[in-house]
Amino acid sequence: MRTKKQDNKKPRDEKASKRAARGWRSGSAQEFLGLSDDEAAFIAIRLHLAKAMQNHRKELRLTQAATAKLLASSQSRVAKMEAGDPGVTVDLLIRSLLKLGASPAGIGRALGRVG
Amino acid sequence: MRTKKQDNKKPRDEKASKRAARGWRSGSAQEFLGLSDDEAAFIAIRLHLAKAMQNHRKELRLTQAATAKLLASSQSRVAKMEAGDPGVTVDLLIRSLLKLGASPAGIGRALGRVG
DNA sequence: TTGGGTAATGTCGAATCCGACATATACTCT
DNA sequence: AGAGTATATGTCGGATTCGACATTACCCAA
Repeated sequence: MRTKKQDNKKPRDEKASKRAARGWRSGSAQEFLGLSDDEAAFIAIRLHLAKAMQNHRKELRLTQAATAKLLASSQSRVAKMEAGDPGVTVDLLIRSLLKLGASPAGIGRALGRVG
Repeated sequence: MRTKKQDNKKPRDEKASKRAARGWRSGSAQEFLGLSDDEAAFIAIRLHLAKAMQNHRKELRLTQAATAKLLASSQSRVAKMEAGDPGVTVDLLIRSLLKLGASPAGIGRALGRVG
């Protein structure tokens, strides 16, 4: 499944001569794992939200266990969330961030930093 | 029910008088359904991404069936995505938007409008 | 070194979600 | 009216994810 769109909306000086191998050095994880651009972007989103999750927790000065209690979850799951574990959905990350007091706009801002 | 946004006025400064019942008129869906603020915010996020999904598809001038093919999914699921069906995760919406060519930043901007 | 507090990793049953299919509704055209 | 196309709704089996528990790895003070 190749991406059938070379529709690069990049308003930068990207020329899109070939494809967007740009922004990824040769030998990147994306290339090595054979990820398409959108798959890579999704993983990046998960990682950014994971980091946001950790930052938020630390600002509140909570342990993972205490956080788990607030979220009605478990310490191990909180650890996996912060690690950006593949078995954790973006869904869960967003719900958790909201419960910790983050705003939708703040989450949106975090996504703006992806890429 | 066209849940537009009845939130017209931004409550600029929360006095935190107990909690924010602010921004929701009495008799709101949130109140009626007994949703907490974060649950309501999450639903709002799903609805916004659902709308973004539909806008994106229409800009590409695709039918739901054609879109389903691009997403390796089915027409019925695309319909549910655009309807913001509770059985559709934000996860799926984001993945689908990315496959349709949306950028993480663009998605983040959509979240910025939630609230 | 031991001990207590914190975080990471692995696994499992139960809950949830997804794609698929069937069907229903809606809106054109002729 | 009927045929054709597009979208909505309902359901189901299989896949994925969840919270929970157990275990392990760290860190730092006593």
